[in-house]
This record gives sequence, structure tokens and C-alpha cells, in this order.
Amino acid sequence: MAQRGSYAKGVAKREEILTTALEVIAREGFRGASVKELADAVGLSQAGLLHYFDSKEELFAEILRKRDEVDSAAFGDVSDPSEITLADLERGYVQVVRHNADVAGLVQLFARLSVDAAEPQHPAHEYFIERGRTLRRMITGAVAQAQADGSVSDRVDADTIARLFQAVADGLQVQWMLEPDIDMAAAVEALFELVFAKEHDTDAAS
Amino acid sequence: MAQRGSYAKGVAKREEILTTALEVIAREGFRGASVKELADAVGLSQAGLLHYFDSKEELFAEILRKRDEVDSAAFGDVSDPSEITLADLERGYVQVVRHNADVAGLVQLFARLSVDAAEPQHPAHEYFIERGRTLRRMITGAVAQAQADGSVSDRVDADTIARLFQAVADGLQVQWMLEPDIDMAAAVEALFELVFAKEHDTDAAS
DNA sequence: ATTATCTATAGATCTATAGATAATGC
DNA sequence: ATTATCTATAGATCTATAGATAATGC
Repeated sequence: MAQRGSYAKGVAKREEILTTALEVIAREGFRGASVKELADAVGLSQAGLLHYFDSKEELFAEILRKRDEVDSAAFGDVSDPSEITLADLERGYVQVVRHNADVAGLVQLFARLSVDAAEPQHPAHEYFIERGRTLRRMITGAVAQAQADGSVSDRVDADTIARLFQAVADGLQVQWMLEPDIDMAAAVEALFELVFAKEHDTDAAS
Repeated sequence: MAQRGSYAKGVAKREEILTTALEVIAREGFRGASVKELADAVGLSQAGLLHYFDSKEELFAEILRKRDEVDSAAFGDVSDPSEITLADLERGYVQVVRHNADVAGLVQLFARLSVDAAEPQHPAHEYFIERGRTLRRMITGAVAQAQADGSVSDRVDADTIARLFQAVADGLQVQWMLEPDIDMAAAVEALFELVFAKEHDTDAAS
């Protein structure tokens, strides 16, 4: 009952498990991602690894959380969502989409768990709900601002636009997994082009 | 070697397997969809059912094909994609999205297989590629037409717009599986609103 | 005393296949 | 003769847990 908490060694090992898992999955794909494989990669037995997590599903949920942590460290954390402009958003979006093309296994893991985590009891359920909210909050901020200054039509509310943007991101990844040749970044840029009445209507003669 | 082909009874049974599977999965969800469960539902043993399919994965691929067949019979087949207007597209889109809300299990199955079928050897790989193409062809037709008459900006080519529309459809379903309360139809309508410079700019004063 | 880790194993599935027998149709 | 179907089973996984021992730290 009286939990003492993890020893320093345990904390470090758990961390190592997650970061190593990210590499293994990114490289080998989601298929090779059995608990056994991940345990081998950090030199633990399968039972040894599971000591750190309640279940396999929780392990994978934690891997995704760790991924976000690593990514937002790499791509810059957003302290204040209301500070983001649309241009920032577009840049960040394209950057993430480009990066994802290098970590196919993680994209697969994410997509796979998105489906499994639909079940409310799934250990990643909250993760996905929370992540979606955070993502949309950022988008909504930028969009609302653009609507205020007139560069985006306000016939559709910012929340719904945010939902559509999220959907495009998820949906494009599905297409990309199936046909890795397609250019996700170009598609994202096109989306911004379409939704935002940009100033450079150069050849709008017709 | 000398294949005689299936007997009438076998053909009918195979059909029954697929249509029953659709009902079972729609109702019970993707979880209860083991081969055993599906076999029980048509009164066959597991081995008896597998006699009709090369593998479990092929079975599921066939189930999805059957679903499309049933759906396009219900929602009207498109003989000539170039005949579709944007308004048709929007109507059809909303209709399908509404229908899907009643068959959660099939939506899950589809999403789950989308990921698994990324593997080129997966029996549903071709299905997904082909389906995407067909869907986008319809969208492209309608969009190109709208671009020709000026109701849609031609700064983004019709193919890319089609890809975005497909992505929105897939991505919204992921959101909906996670949070069934959201209104997919409203989001789809918003997408059309955004992309198409509709005439009814009623309150475009600002 | 508690955590970190191992080995071993229960047991839950699930897929595919082999080897029957019964039904169908050339 | 071939298909339709069954029972039985191999065997591949994989997850979780029990019961050890070794390492850590109050």
C-alpha cells in the first residue's frame, strides 16, 4: 500500500524504454512492435518491461505521449495559442507533415491506436481526446484571428474549421501510408490556399 | 488443377456470409468480429467459413467490397462521373456520412483495415487504392466543372482538392469514432461552404 | 523494505490445415 | 469427381501473473 515510488534507475529505464521504442517503431514499422521486440531493444525480458506499464496498450499510449513530447521539443512548444498566426500554423503543419514522412512506423502506430482507442476504456482514449483538443485550440486561435481581420470568411466558425484541418491531417496520413508517393505537404499548402483568401490573387482573371 | 468452380449452394453461402458479416459488424462493432463469431452467425464452423476465403484478411477485404456494393446500390450508382455536380456531391457526401453514423462497427473496420492495408501484400491493399481512385475521380469531375464555370477557385487543381475532400471524410470519421457526439454532416457542409464561393453571400458585409 | 528484473508458465486466442464425410452435379 | 462442410489439432503468438533473486535506498 505504502508506495515508495520508483528508484532513479527505474525512472531512467522507463524513459529509455519509451525513447528506444520510438526509434524501433519509426524504423521497423508498427509490425515489429510486439512487447517482446521492444523489450529486446532495451535489453529487458518481456516481463521486465511490462513491470513499468500496466498493460501493452498502456505502453503504446505512453509511447505516443512521449512522441508528442519529443516532437514539441523539436518543433518548438506553443506557450500561448492565441499568439499563433495562420502563417505560423501553415509552417508548423508542413513541417510536421514532412517530418512524419520519415517515421512511417509512428504514423502507423498513431493511426492504428486512433481506431482502437475509440473504445472509452482504452488506455489511449483520453490521450486522443486531449490531443485533438489541444491541436484544435491552436488552430482555432489562428483562424479566429484571421477571421477578425477579414482574411478568412466567417461564414464557418473557427471551431469547425479547426476540426476540418485536423481531419485533413489525419486523412492525408492514411492516404500517404497507402501510397507513399503522394505529397502531403503540397496538399496541406493547397488547403491553406483554399480556405484563406490570400492577398496574392495574381492570376485571378477569368 | 481442373477447377470446376463453386456449386450454386456455395455461391449463395458465400454471399450470405458477407451480408451477414456486415450486419453483425455494424451492430456488434469491430471487436466481436472474429472469424469464429462470423461463422456462428451463418451457422458454419470456423473452418467451414474459411473454406470460402484464403485467409481472414481476405475475408475482411471482401466484406468491405460487399459494403461498397450494398451502399452504392442504396445511394445510387454513378454511371458517368462527369455528370455529377457539386451540389450532387455535397448531398451524397452528407448522406453517406449520416448513414455511417448508424454503422459504427463498419466505420471501425474500414479505419482499421486502412492502416493494416498499407502493407502492399495485404489483401485489401488494392481495394483501398482502387476505392480512393474511384472516389477522387468523382470529386475531381464535379470540381473541375465548378472551376470551369468560376464557382471554385482554380488556384488549386481539382485532383488536389479531391484528395483533401477524401482526407476530410476519413479524418472526420476518426474524430467521430472517438467522440460520437460531433456532427460530421455539419463539418462536411462547412467544407463545401469554405471551398466553394457560393452565390448566397448574404451577410458578407464587413 | 521496496523496487528491478528474471524465468517459467497459464491460458487465452486465433489461424490455418489435415483428414474425414455428406451433398452436388458433370 | 468435386465441392461443402465438419471435427480435431498443430502451432504460433501474445499477455499477464506468480514466484524467484538481486539491487537500491529509507
